[in-house]
Amino acid sequence: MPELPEVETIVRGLRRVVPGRRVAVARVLNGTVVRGPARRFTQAVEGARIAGVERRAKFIVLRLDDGRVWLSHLRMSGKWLVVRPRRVREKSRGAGRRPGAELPAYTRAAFDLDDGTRLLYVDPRMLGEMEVVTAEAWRAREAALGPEPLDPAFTPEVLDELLAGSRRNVKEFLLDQTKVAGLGNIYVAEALWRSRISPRRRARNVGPIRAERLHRAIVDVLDEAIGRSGTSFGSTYLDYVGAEGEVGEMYDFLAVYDREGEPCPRCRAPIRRIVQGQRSTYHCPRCQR
DNA sequence: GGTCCGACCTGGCAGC
DNA sequence: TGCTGCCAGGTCGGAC
Repeated sequence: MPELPEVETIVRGLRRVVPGRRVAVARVLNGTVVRGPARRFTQAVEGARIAGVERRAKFIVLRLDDGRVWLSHLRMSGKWLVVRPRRVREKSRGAGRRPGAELPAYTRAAFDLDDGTRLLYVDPRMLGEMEVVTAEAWRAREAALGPEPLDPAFTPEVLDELLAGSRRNVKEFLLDQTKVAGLGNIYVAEALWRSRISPRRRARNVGPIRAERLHRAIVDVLDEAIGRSGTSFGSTYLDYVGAEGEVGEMYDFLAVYDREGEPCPRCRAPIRRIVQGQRSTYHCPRCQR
């Protein structure tokens, strides 16, 4: 679910409440959402003070003041929710004695901060993962990721060079986090549509002119999606919401993703869904070449 | 080293 | 109405 804009929206929400706060109590309700033993994880975060919150690719990076790094990856259905102190007290009162009864469905971990704020990690599919690592370990992991698409160092020339080295199709290439970090199925489809590039085109055949268009499209669609707080599908609790429960508004502005059969907003040909790398790809067969 | 594919886990939904 | 099978926004590890 969450791609760069959704993770960025959650990080901005967390940044409003988390920096400077200490984790008073950590509870892991389902061990599969932490890497390694749950007990080891709760011991690692309890008592730790959070110095800052950042995003790298689709990782939420909580910097602890002793230099360690608390990483969270949401995968398909993970989300972080902030519950303000007053709401925590109300929920706890109403919950009676049953532990965890005050928590929303599919809450996999809960963290009480020293000011009474509660952070909830909610993940119906339980594919998300979090862990605490050393600064060196995080640097090594981070080094394997591709450039950040919204970083000034990510230029059309850089993208062109990366594309030229790959025989894969451009759609699957852009999903590879070691090539360009943070893109997922939705925004790759949109960026390829905006730049009129077929998802089937081989990466090395994109060339510098199309690469420049693609670069512009990637930056524009990500900027726009962040401005609209990401994409929510308006379906269920599987859906993405921001840290304060806000719904992303980008869905109404998607041109091709999840629009099979609808007319292309540019040429009116029906949008087609194909499968690439076991994933759905939406594109306009007429104006994407 | 690059690429491809299955597995991970669960809920939603279409089709029967 | 209830069951079955497919699909889902991501990533990793193993095989080639």
